[in-house]
Amino acid sequence: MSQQDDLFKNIVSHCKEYGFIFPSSEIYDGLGAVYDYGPYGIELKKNIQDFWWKAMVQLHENIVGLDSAIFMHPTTWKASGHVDAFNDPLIDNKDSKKRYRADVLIEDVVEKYRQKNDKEVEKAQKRFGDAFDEAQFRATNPNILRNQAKMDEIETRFKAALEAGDMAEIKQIIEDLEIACSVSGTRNWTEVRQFNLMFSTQLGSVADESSTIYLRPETAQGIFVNFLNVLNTSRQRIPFGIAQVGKAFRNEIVARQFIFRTREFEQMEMQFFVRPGEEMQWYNYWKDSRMKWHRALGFGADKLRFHDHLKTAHYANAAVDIEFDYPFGFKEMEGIHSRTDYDLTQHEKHSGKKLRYFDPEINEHYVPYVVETSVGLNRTFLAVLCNSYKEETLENGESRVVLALPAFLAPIKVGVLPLMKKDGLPEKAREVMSLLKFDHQLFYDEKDSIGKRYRRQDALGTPYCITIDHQTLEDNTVTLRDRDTMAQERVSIDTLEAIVGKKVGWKHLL
RNA sequence: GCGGAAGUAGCUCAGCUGGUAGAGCGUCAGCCUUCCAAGCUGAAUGUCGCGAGUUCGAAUCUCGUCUUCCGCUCCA
Repeated sequence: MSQQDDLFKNIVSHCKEYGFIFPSSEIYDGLGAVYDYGPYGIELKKNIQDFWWKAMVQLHENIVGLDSAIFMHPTTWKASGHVDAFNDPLIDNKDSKKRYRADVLIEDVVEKYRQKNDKEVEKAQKRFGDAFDEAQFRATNPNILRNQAKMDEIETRFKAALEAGDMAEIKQIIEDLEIACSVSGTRNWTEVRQFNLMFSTQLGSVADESSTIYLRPETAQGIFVNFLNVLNTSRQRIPFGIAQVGKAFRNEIVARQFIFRTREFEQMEMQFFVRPGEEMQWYNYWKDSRMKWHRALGFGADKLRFHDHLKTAHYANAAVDIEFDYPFGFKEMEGIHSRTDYDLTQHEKHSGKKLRYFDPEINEHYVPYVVETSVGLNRTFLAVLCNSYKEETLENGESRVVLALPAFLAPIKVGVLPLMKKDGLPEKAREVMSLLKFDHQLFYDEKDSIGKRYRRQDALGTPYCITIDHQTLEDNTVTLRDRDTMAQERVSIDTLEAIVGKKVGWKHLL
């Protein structure tokens, strides 16, 4: 574990030292869990984003793009459920110092009653055998009815308290239910405090005329509210998808682990609209398709896994995560959800607009079902970094730090290096630059020994270096050095465009 | 929010019982050099996280505060 910690520390240091990621506002001591992307970080992030966009939009005739605003009408978040669900009432046990979600504590009690009832049903089933009618049993058994009444009472009371925002009442419920902390075993609780995970701000500059609006906590809703606009203008027919990359904001209680969990983050989302009843087939399709995409980023099979959600969110009927094996363990990188017609139906209710599709094949109107793929750009960035950062020991005993990035993701594609900065070699190198610079991000370097320059490019993840030497002046050939094998081949300058273009392309990956 | 650890150059860190701020690597300039962090010369870079206190004198002692990391808590 400590070795993993060290590795992760080194990756974080490497990010800062080589211009990938800086702590935000660092001259003012930084801002907690906010990061800026430096010269090479932005290139890498952009390349990951482009690769996603191409894989989704460019390679699918039936997926179109969108860039919706971060600010949205406040009712959006009522409709989506975020105003309710993103408000967590928290409570601390004073003895164990453990913090709990008050709603989870209360729901655990409800769950216990539910389990009791299930046991009753099980027992009865054994007793009655095939003749057993579960529905009838549940409707008549006095034990079950008593428990059910208890559950209903708790839930009704809790719901009312939540809606009224009555934190004192929620604490009272916890006390009345005699809930104890599982660690200390005591019932010595603090007051219940409300945490809103959405950032709010004012729209309108005059305070009393302004209204509270939220920074979007997910990009998905921008897609749903534009469903009709896109449908009416893109000539798409179901099944089709809308893709979007953008920032989202969540006021996490704890933001940790470098760029893994931050309060401001970037999502790459695609909402795929399908005929009701066909959602599971598409859910499975996207599960496979998205896993292939992650594999194309160079992640080995052992680094990725699916993690099924046992308990799905309020909007979904199936959910799975694609997890990556970060130095701090397997963690979610992407979520794939079957969101049913929840979102569109909610927006219908709140907006009064019909969000339907007329399906000419079956001659029916319906609210489409939605399969969502939502991947964290920053999390993917971190995974790519963790996967490619290597501290190698070479045959001669020296060590080198190399970012073994897939070539198509590398911030710099080619380092152009004159062997020496005299004899016309720099001039010749500039010629090579002008040949390649329209297609690729290049880096010119003539300082220090050639070995040192190679190592500098290794640390940035540059997959290829072109070295111009004296022979170049004679026969117009250069050496092309491979980052991973450190092997060199001599090629003609005339063939460079084709060779490099092929090596850093992504055509063969998907 | 709780507990633990840490904040000194771009990075990694040293700096004793208080006495003018250091190393390695990196960066920059020059010399040398015909392919994997070579060598030589020179240079830049620090309110020692911040603020108070003790003291003739604080990177060092005391208190406060901020930030980061680890664990807990939370996580659509």
